[in-house]
Amino acid sequence: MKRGGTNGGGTNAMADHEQLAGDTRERILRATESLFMEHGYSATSLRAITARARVNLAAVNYHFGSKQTLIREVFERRLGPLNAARIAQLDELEAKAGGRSLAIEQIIEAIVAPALLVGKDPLARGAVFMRLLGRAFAEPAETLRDILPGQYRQVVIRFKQALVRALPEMPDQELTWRMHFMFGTLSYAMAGNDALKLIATCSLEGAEDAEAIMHRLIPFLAAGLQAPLPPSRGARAAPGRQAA
Amino acid sequence: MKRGGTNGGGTNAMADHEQLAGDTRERILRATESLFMEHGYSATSLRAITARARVNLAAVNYHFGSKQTLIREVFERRLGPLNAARIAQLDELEAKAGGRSLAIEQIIEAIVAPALLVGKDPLARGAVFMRLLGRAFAEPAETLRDILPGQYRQVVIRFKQALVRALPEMPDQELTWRMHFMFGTLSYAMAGNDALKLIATCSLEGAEDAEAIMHRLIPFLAAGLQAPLPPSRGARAAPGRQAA
DNA sequence: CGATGATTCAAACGCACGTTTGAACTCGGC
DNA sequence: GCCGAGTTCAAACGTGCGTTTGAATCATCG
Repeated sequence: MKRGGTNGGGTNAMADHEQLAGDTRERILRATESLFMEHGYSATSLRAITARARVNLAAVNYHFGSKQTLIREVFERRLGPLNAARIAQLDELEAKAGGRSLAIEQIIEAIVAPALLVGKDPLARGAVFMRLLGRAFAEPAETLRDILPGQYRQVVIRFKQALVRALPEMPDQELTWRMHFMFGTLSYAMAGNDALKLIATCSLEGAEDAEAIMHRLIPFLAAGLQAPLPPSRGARAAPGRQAA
Repeated sequence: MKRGGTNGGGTNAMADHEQLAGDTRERILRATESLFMEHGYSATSLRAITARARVNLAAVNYHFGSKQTLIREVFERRLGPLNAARIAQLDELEAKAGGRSLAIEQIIEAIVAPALLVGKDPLARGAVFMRLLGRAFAEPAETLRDILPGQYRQVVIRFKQALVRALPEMPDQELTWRMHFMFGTLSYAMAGNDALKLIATCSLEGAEDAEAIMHRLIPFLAAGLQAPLPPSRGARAAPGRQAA
């Protein structure tokens, strides 16, 4: 009996008759990705998921234990490899560069390109996940608040290091803000047409081509990160810390 | 009897005994804003709203007809004036400039500053709404898809005009994409600490000071909009203008 | 005061939700 | 040929949802 089982995520010790079991699990995960993308987290029911996956309603609780655990696995199985690839690409770039600092464009590409790879994999339905991920940051649901920070902590730290080295003149606070802005743009761009249609007055050609979007995104972000500093706002009249 | 009434939104013809009635309506609207911000659209129930507003459960359906109409009013009453103010500020800038084209920074400020004004009004609880609005673009709920495009169409058209004039060299497609990126950054920045905390490794000081954020945002966005063009992607081996 | 219309209220409606249950299948190994 | 673990299934559980209802309350005015 499996019944429940907040089994931690790994479950590598699967018997060789995993074909059917794995099939059900996988179908549930894919249906969940699709439906989360279409309707968001809170608005997607287990009944909708199991209907799309053509699986019994109880299968979710049997294989994942709860809806919450299912959600966690949906994000972790994609986000883990994606963020690992980002860090790997940055490591490789820095190794090649020796001691020299990287170009801003290279650093940004190390964030964007791995997402692009995942998004292009038709087998993994990565494009669906990328659009879902863009939405996830705006979801205030508690479940996601547990998952995302843990998945992103290392990536943020690592890229901040690289950017500090590439932009030695930039005050730390300013750089942190600009990284925040950058992730916002990325998140929005990944959410794709859906958010886009909300304000678009005319359809954008090439909206499907993730690679084209990346090559439009990189110069935009690189210029933003390197923008001239704003007039210092700390010096109002007294050296107050930052208060309004 | 009022009972139901998709009364269109205006309802200016309110008798002088509006004190209590208006109080209930207003309390519901404010509670809805707060709860949407905290938990998102789908996860906020009428029971939670009426509990926070300290109002009877049936009051929502009495005053607004349905949850859907309530949501629509929450957005329209704030978004209408906000976007009108944005267009007005842009009109004024262009009138002052005579025939000369505006600076990118001025155009961006005409988008951001009115949001700031709304956000600073403590009476209107504008800050709550601004954060909610940042989230709204990522909500795939059908209700919002009906509301937001209508509210933003004019603003997008108007600012595109101004940006085309300020950046005559920029291809139309490229400019449209960059506007898309810009709205993404804005949306994310407005959502504020909530989205920020998801990836932040350390707390950002000054996160509460919307004006400080604006003055960090404008140079970032202005530089992004004016970034060098990416290598043209139609021609692969052609003499791309800006290659890595 | 008593009539009138607007508003509030407690209670209930039917429905969809996440989860649980226990029986029915599947299938390799004894 | 059946045992038992793994998996699927139909049905039900209790809960909370948006909405409706009809009576109670309130303010206004003839």
